[in-house]
Amino acid sequence: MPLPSRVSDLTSFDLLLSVAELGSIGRAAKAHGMSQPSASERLRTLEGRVGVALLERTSRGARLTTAGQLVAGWAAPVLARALDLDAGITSLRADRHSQLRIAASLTVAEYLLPAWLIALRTVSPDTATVLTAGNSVHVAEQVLAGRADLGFIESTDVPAGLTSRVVAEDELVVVVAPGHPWARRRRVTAVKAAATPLVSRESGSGTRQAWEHALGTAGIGESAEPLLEMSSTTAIKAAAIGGIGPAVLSIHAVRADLATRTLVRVEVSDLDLHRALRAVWPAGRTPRGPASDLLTIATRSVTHRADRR
Amino acid sequence: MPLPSRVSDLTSFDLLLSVAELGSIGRAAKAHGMSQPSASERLRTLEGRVGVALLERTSRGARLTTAGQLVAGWAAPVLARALDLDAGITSLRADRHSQLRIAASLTVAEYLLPAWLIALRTVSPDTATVLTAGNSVHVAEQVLAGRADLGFIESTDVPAGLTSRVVAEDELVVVVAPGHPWARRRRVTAVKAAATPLVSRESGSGTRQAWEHALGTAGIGESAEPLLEMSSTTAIKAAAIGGIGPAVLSIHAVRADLATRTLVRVEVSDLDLHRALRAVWPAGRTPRGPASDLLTIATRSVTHRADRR
DNA sequence: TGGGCACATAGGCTGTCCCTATGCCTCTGC
DNA sequence: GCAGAGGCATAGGGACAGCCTATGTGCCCA
Repeated sequence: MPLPSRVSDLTSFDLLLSVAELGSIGRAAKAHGMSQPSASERLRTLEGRVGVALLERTSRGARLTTAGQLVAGWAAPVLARALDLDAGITSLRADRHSQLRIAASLTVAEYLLPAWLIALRTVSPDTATVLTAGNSVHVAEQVLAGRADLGFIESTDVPAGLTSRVVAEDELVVVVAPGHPWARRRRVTAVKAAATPLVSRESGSGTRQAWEHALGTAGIGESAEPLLEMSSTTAIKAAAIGGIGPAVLSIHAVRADLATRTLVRVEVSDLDLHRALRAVWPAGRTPRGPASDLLTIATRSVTHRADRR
Repeated sequence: MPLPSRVSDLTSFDLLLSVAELGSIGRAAKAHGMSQPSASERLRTLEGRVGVALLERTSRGARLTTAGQLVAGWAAPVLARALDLDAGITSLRADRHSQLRIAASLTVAEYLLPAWLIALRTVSPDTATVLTAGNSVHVAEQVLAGRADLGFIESTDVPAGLTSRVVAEDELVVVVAPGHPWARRRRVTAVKAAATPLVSRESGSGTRQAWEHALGTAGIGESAEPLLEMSSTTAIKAAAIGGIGPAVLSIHAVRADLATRTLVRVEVSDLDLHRALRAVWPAGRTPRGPASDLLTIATRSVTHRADRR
């Protein structure tokens, strides 16, 4: 399912938002470092692609039409996610000496870090960060060896020599398409869930291990072979949405789909699928500078969630 | 704040996700209707922009590296929002005869319709839709005149001649930046909120009217002049995040910001800021065909939310 | 050891995008 | 009433990115 080409170039939409904010095409052009005619033409071709007028041009500037407001409203989340993506990419680049080295588990790196990094950038804009992702053991190694200033892990037991603080919570959830039989009751027993073939990550992944560990803790030694093993979260979601079968994923991965009811959550009785996500650093070496800032930002999220529940 | 060019072209990221799903560059290329060398080069330049290897190339296909999984994970939400945007744009095009004509208030059109339209497309892929956005009076007119098959409004009183059903709920919320004094208490009185200059939409907008109406109902006749009037939701959020002052917006507009604590919600005592969002159609003319499908999809969301609270 | 599969490289072309220069319109101030 | 400034549109030309076909290279397997 390739992306429609109409929306594949974000620059024009970004320009549209700038026009909305600044009130004129010329000022928007300047804000984007391009000439006014270029911006004018881009917006014109954008209108051509959309098929309706987005701007009301006057001799004193330009305003959005109603359609323009809608398009701008739809484009804003795309650009916001794109900023997250950019923040993540920036942190992956290892080509410059960084002031802040982060090691994180995949769940934290994928779902929480981009927003933290953007927040960090507003606090200390000049901090360059480098992110290394791996499982909890790998993260602990990096931090203990001094190759990372701050680590984020998702295991319940903190490795020796590290001090930790809970910054967020993860939870595995079972989800099905709205038309699936389980979607009606919204609850299954742990035994039944274990006996049902699920769509899941490949064996050895953190998610898969956590699922099997939770079943083991509940006294269920054996579980059914997966219905389908896929290596990307997106592919698993697509399979579940397509009705292939129930899937098990991190709640962070399906939050948006639950909100729009693209997927439905199914509670699993008698099964504890929660995991604390912790920041870790060498014992006795309290984080300072940017690492301290990031820790503060990350900690904000947990106090927030605690308040709201 | 222009978008970094690194992330402005979504095609390459879409291609990366296809590689993750299909397991080879060649198959991903075919899925996107391009030649294998083109895809190969695109991915290579993408890796260059990111700065690290994203793919592990073997003679039997290609797999994502750890960094590749991260980038794919960050890119997926961008593409999902882009699909929403595309669905919205498609519904704005009036160039083909449509089977389903929708009239909707700005709030519904901006925050709820894209997801509904995507869901509708999976139910009946051949349904073409045309969307007209306007205020509640305008929507009612369209539906009554037979120029729209289904309408969505946000007023409490249903215009004569129309049957309605509640499909979702809107709520105005006051938000501030995390550093703002109000962020600590998370609660202000209605009198104090009314007396404080806020960042808001321009006079005459639905949001502004609803805010003033709620104050009036609470017996507060007069409110302070706005601190700043802006014409786009995004601009208002940017102002609030920047610490200019408290802003009042639809909860749908700030949901993501509340989740990441970019903004903090402040409850306003003794003020009812809820509004039901209703679907409307001509009395006695029960929606059929695609209109009925859309109504079903829209109604799903309200039962869902009711369950979760 | 050859064939098939998958990715990489080479060369050439097309199209897009951007820039500078200029024109037209409107509003404003004298 | 007129001149100037601000804002958008148009014209023309040049640079670069992206795509395609054809071909090369490495690996696996029969």
